[in-house]
Amino acid sequence: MAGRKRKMLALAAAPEQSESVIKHSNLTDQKATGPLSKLKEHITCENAPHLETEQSHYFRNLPHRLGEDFFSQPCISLAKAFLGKVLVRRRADGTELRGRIVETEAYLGGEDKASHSAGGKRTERNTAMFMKPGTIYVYPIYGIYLCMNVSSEGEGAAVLLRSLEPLQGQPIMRELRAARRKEGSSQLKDKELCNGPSKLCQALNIARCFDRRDLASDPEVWLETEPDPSPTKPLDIVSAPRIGIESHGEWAKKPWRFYLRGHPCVSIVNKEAERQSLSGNVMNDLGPSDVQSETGQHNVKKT
DNA sequence: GGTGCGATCGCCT
DNA sequence: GGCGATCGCACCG
Repeated sequence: MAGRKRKMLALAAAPEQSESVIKHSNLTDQKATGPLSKLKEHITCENAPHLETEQSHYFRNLPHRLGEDFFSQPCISLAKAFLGKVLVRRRADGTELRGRIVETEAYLGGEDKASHSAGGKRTERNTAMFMKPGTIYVYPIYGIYLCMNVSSEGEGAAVLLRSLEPLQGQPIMRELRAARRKEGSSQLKDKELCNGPSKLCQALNIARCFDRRDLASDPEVWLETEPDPSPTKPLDIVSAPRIGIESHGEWAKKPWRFYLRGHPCVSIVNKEAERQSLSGNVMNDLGPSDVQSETGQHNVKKT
């Protein structure tokens, strides 16, 4: 459909951005001339010099910020531990965007063929996966989107953040997201702002330049526990096969996607997985080999 | 509501 | 030169 094609192009080219994304980025190659390169001209990364002077301020006022200890755990364990935690993005103007993590995926590296670091393969792109736990790994996908991961314990292991529940700054998130959508599109509902790995990067203005930064110490992005978590209600976690890796055979079947059951912001609900991991039983839902991989870090036993 | 499809370009072989 | 951890839109029921 030619008309439709034109619309798709227009969408991808949508340049009247927000201040979103990408200066200081590896994406800033000069020869690029497509829609994305046009997009890049309008966007900047916010790691401005003034942040250094304000840094101590952040730490004084962040009693709930999670530090290095939290990230130093095996990949699957960390992927589940992320659920319910709050990702915070502080913008250059001081406004803060907050979202509760409701969906993650574990990529163990090593024998995990679906991981960018499969076989211990280390490249310029995936270097962050091999850095200390808590290091952010941002990579571009399909030419036009970004995904955000956080490295965990284990060589080359990282957790992909897939969905957030917007808690603070929804109007700004909506603005950032709208920048890439067709003019005149219906307004996004709150639950649609961050319900996908690239959507959350857009909504929180996570740019490529966040790659290799430390979630435990960075002044512009960090993780918090909820100030007032409900102590009586344990999280009901569903484990399901990961999304979009069908070509990786048996590795595609590993139930290493984790999400909060019934949460409206989850990107894709897997009813079969929900039937299998009945309520209250989900924390032990890993098969024997997976449990081993959890204790033996990324040393996954083949089934 | 669900499904099918094509955009786009960095990365890797 | 081929592929991809996605997305938004059009279409259908």
